[in-house]
Amino acid sequence: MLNQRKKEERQARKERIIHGAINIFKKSGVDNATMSDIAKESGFGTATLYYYFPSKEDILVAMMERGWIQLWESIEDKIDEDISSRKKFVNLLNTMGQTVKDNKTLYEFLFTAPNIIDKSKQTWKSYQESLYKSLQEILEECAKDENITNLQPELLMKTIGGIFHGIVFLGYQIDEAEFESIINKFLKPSVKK
Amino acid sequence: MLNQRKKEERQARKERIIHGAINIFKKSGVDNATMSDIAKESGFGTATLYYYFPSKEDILVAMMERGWIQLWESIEDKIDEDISSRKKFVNLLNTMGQTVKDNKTLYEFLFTAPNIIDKSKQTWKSYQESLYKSLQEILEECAKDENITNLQPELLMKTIGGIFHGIVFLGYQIDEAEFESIINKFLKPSVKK
DNA sequence: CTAATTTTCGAATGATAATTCGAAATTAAT
DNA sequence: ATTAATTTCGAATTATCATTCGAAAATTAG
Repeated sequence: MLNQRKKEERQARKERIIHGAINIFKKSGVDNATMSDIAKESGFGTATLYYYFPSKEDILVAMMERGWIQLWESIEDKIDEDISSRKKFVNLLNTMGQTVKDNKTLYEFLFTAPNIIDKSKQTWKSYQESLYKSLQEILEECAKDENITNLQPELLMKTIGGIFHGIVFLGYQIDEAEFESIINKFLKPSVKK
Repeated sequence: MLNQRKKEERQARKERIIHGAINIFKKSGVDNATMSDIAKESGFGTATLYYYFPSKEDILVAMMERGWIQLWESIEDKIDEDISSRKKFVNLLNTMGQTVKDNKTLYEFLFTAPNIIDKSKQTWKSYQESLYKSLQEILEECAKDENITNLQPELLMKTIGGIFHGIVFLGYQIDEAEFESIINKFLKPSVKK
């Protein structure tokens, strides 16, 4: 009992539920989504959801994790590409921006969830941190490469974080050129005057 | 009946309720705030709230309006000050940043409410728009004054909007110097090279 | 095939909280 | 002081879910 196939099927059903939850949130907004909506959308009876998740909150948590993993995976490969760190940085931002834009509802959660979910359940924090760290590293590499003296990494990261919020909450449209433009403002080499 | 004093008292009681609502939201978070909490906090019986507001949602709406008005009023005077438009712009941002930071809970609503409240009730939109327009104007004046050719007003406004989101949702600390620093990146005069 | 196990679900249950009721208290008007 | 209008509120009343129950399908194992 509980062989590999079984495990996988179970996992797949969980995925299906999470997916349904996202759809429902998209349709009815977060506050009005009920378990029975989610159940119907994902093709199960209401009670069945509780066979796979202990509570509604746990579905949310699973959703978060999924989102951060997805964001991480969308850039994972590109982190080790062999191009200038500046190009890489812009490229990563743009990729992430795309991912976020394509899943606004999902990321609306990711960006506000910390406020509504119990701290002890925030298991996705680790993904979030390693993502952040990677970006910081590339940024610093970039500063070194280009001999930047007056870079303010925190400020740039704040700016970027804000932009991402804007994409999700305010519907900002940002393309690669604009990302690049922002980076340029911060990273213009300061060698020759 | 319904003389001026009466009207004012009634209005004052409404204010008191809104104020109580804000406090409760701050304390218990948005989701857990109940009408009876709000009633107790503002010193009325639960049923009395319904004498002043038709529904819970209407309290929220009143709160929004209050927030936008407050934001507008916090900068209103400074808009016509006789200083360089660049200084003015930074000054306005900083003032607004302060206001927002001091009322995070309130502005957390203002910035996300569009998603949860019925469109037809979004009466505060006009304040929002005139605020935005004022900022844009000052920005353009600034560009003219300083002979900026490559200003991207939308991008800057997006950046700023994002930063404000960051202040509220991510707890960013931004001081006047940092606002200035951001503006400088966008507004460095481009005359002599 | 029969028994064990896993999975499913409609129908309770229980909790919470928005809203309404009906009457009382307060205040204003004559 | 009596009547009329305004304001207040605790106690119902509803409505809405999240969660649990108990039993039934469906699947797997022997």
